Amino acid sequence: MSTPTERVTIKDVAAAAGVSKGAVSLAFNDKPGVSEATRARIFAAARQLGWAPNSSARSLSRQSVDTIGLAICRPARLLGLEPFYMEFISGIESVLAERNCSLLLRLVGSLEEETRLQQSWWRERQIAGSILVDFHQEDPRVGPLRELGLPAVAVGHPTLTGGFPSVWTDDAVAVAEAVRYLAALGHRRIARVGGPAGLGHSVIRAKAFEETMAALGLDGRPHVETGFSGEEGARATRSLLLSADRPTAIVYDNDLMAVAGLGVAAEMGVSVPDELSLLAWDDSQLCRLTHPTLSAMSHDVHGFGAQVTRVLFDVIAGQDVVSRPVATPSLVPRASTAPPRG
Amino acid sequence: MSTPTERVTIKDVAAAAGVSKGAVSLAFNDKPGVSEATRARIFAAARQLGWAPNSSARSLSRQSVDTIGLAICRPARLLGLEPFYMEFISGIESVLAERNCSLLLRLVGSLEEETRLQQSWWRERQIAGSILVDFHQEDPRVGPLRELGLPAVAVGHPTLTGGFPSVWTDDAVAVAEAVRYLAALGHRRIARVGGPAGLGHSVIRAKAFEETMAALGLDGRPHVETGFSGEEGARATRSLLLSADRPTAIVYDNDLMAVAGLGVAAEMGVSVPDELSLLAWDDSQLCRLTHPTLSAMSHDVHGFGAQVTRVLFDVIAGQDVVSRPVATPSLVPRASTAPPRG
DNA sequence: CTCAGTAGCTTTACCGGTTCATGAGTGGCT
DNA sequence: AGCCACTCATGAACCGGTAAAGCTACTGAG
Repeated sequence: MSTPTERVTIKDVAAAAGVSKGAVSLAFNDKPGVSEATRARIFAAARQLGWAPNSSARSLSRQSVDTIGLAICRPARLLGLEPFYMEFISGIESVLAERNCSLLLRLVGSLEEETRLQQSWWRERQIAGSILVDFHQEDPRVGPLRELGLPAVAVGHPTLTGGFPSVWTDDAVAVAEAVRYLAALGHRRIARVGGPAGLGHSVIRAKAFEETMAALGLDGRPHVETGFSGEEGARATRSLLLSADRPTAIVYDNDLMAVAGLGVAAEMGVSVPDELSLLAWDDSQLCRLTHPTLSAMSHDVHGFGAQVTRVLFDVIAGQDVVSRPVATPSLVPRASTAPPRG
Repeated sequence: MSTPTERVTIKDVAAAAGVSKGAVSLAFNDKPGVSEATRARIFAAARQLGWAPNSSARSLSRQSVDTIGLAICRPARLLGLEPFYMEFISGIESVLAERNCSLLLRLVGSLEEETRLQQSWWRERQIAGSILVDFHQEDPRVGPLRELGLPAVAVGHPTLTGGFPSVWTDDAVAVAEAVRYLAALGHRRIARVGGPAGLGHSVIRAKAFEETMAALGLDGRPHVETGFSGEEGARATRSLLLSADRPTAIVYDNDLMAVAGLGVAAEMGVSVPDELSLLAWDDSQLCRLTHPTLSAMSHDVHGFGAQVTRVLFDVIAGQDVVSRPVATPSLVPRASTAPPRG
């Protein structure tokens, strides 16, 4: 594709500095074997010629690459809206930047497509490893990618990630906290608007929700499973609010759907938090912009991304890595939750 | 970094298929010189061994790479919130996927850092070209990167992009449409909440706003320049609504700030659209989730990203590319705009 | 029957780095 | 003086592909 006009190589730098290319390589890699004086001459020549080592040649020779992969499988329209991913990516980047590595990003349409992509990436030695996200139950990526030997870290509960070292947030505990908080406020009819049924963490949260409700002796109101988009959140909310014996509190699986829920409540003249309490998952700025502001289960997504990336580097380095949770999301109460009226 | 356990190379495939590695290369690159039978044997062997050509070796030999770069210089927290970028990226990806290329993404803290990054990327031959975004007036990247000879496409009005081929939306026309629309509804006091003063398109929009207002003989109400975050949008809105002779309509520079503005109006008991009309720029799903829904200047961000990428490929291919606008954002009226009351 | 042309494959020379065995020069120690 | 150790530098081999030239056996025309 690219055909640069003038190509400076290590040979040119070596010639300019009056040394062999081996010496230039040693100098640029901070290895012993060149005197300070020579080293300085080499750097001067390189700077003058605007040379930097060709990364392909270096990778080939070193048998290593400094890129890691991330494939995200969600409809694009949705991705833009969910603050989660960009924040997560920025966390990844913060660690990559320290090590002068790069992120190869790809949006894919299905898990099968992702599997094929990861296979190519790995076989072609384009990446040193991958971060795998959005695990489903019986995730079809697990088998092929484990067999492939791809160094990877999974984002998700170990029960989902099929043997890949994983980093996760303890959603079950957080869900329980959310439900108990609402119950403590006096809510008896609590509903939940969850993510897609197949998605692993939705399942975990759904289970935790049911169990906590049961433990509290509360109405095991059927919770709606939907997508992650705001429109779906709106629809689910409308349906909940129209039901006989409607809930006095709703827990959402992301912040976007909660915002949508707030819109629906306003549209239907249901006052928040007087008649209805709303609680979001993932606490982005969005939650502070609405009126009323949204109570949320908050966690440090940036730090999450960073942590995952650090673990990936351990995996790549061949260390034996144990799966571990990061900090559990914690409740940030704002104006959208209150005791039910009456 | 990565040190795969078992490494299959073209040699192994050649041996397994009983041919030379040259033949394997020919087969895999769809070149003449191998019979159908041999080609089949080669593919069978490759599939069996799970081989794919090493991308470093290929790049080195071909003197080309199939990766393009994108560096984004905005605070991470903000990036997550603005649907624009993910949508833009998904547009880029749609074109890259067709050509089996990849996107190298990096979030940077300053334009200087971006300049250095692009220089490394290009000198190290990591990328075939770059997409440059968020141009400032007198953008410091232009000089060094032009000198570098980096193949790049700029996103922004040609007056800003200093000689780089560019793709842009005609914001001036769109701003004029927005203002004239509000004026036609009967608004006389129209305010604007813009992005950061240094950012090129903010400047263009600000100028167009003033000119259109003047042309309509309307109050050239000072418009607020701020950041892009919702909090800043909220602050700006509060300040506007508290001013004596407060505006009856506000135009925002993105959708997030408009959402924040809506929250502030609710908080202050100002009814939208009765007492105040709000108009957003960039029309994501967010605008349809609020109550009332937000009128917006809408454009096809996904298509924008795709178009930019196509142009970049032309640039990389050495074609003479002319800067060209994509479709002008157009007004989508929703519930947040109406004639001013009384 | 000879010879040009060609399909099909092999050989070989790169691409631009890294690495390692080798060697030249210097100084210290016995 | 002889030997060793050490520093600084070189040259060649190698990484895993691609590309162009070279070789061989077969085909068909004259």
